[in-house]
Amino acid sequence: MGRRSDHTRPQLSELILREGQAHLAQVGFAAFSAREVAKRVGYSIGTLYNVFGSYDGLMLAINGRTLTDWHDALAAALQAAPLDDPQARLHAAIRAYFDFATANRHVWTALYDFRLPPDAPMPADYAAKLAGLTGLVVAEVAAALPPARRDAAPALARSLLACVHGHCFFALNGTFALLGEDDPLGAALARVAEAIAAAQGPAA
Amino acid sequence: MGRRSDHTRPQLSELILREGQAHLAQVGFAAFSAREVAKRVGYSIGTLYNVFGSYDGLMLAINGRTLTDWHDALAAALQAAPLDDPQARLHAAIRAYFDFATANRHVWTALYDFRLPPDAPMPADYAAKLAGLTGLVVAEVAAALPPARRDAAPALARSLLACVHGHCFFALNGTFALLGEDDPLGAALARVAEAIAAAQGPAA
DNA sequence: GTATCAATTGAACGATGTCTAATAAATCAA
DNA sequence: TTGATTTATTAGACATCGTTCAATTGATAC
Repeated sequence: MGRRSDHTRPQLSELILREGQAHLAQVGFAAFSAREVAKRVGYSIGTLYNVFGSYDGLMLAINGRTLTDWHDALAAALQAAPLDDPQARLHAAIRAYFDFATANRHVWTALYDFRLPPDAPMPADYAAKLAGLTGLVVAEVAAALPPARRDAAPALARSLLACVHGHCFFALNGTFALLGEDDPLGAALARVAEAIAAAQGPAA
Repeated sequence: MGRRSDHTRPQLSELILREGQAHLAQVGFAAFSAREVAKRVGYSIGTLYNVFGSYDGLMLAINGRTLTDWHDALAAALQAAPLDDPQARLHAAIRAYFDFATANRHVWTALYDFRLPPDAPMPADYAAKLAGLTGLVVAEVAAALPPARRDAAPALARSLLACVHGHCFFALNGTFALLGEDDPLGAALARVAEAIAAAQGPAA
């Protein structure tokens, strides 16, 4: 065949990305296959390689799209949160974090299941998306700190991100269920509240 | 061939487990292959299936062994910690947590990269090992709490475990490096210290 | 209308997990 | 000791995977 006019290159890329993410959402990372994505979009496997270069390239692009979706979900939740209550905004962000991961378990999990080969450098645009996502949290953490301690926000935000990630990860992979924990989100919120409270008062 | 007397069944199981874990440590979960393990032990792939039933069975057994190794490392670190300083013991445990993960990145990462099919139940002995590992931490958290709050230890321990896991995970997968964090262990210790401190005083 | 070019294809390759019939070795019977 | 039975082990077949590439097809330019 060779349908050069069915889709432009950007259209084709978008189509593959959409179907790829949908396939990932359905079967999960372990069962994900580039060939299956090719079937879904009705192009041959070779065309997938023309557009994304490799399996890793495709997975990276799908994960990049997931990062964008996640960022948008967080931003939307923050837009709906009260401007004058930093604590409430932070909690809203964490709730949105959990909500996105829960509602999109497979694509969210794939963000961490997939790793490119040890030598391969992370594409700049992917790193930028990750930084952007982090930036949202840094801003909210900074707003929750007294002005004199705002410079500690980036480090604290990174740490709280890791803490929340751990809770979310254990919630989704069944560790918490196994250990009898039935309110992972509540636990994460409690830890974050303690850390923010600790950063209000003491050290110079 | 058919070397029925080269190894007894337990010996063969131990041999496969040892070489399997070594292979996993060398190539990582993504490149791990049961066939390669068969080559390493000098038996055919079929024999591997006789002993462990499936790829999943083999991975589960290897991860079980890793859990045991990890538990032993934590227990050893706790044995070397001062008996009368709960805070120091907790910090020693967290340090041991990081040390094990760092020194055994591939096998530690495989604990979370591998997941059995959604319907398959977790084997009881695997769940027991996980619970045992958690139990170590629960005991130390309990010791760090005032007697009146000891009943909160299990829930707090689960949460702190998740928090530490998140920091360790981000440290090993490069997220922290990307975000400019150069002391993941320090951050984890700080969060745990804050949580323990918060549990000393306030609520009834 | 023909030649050039680029996109698309599908067959081929090696490797993987999984299964099964054939084979070898060990055990037991006579 | 010999023969029959059981059991461990093997090698091959199968479907699928990521990857590559020569051939083909459609569009474009002359």
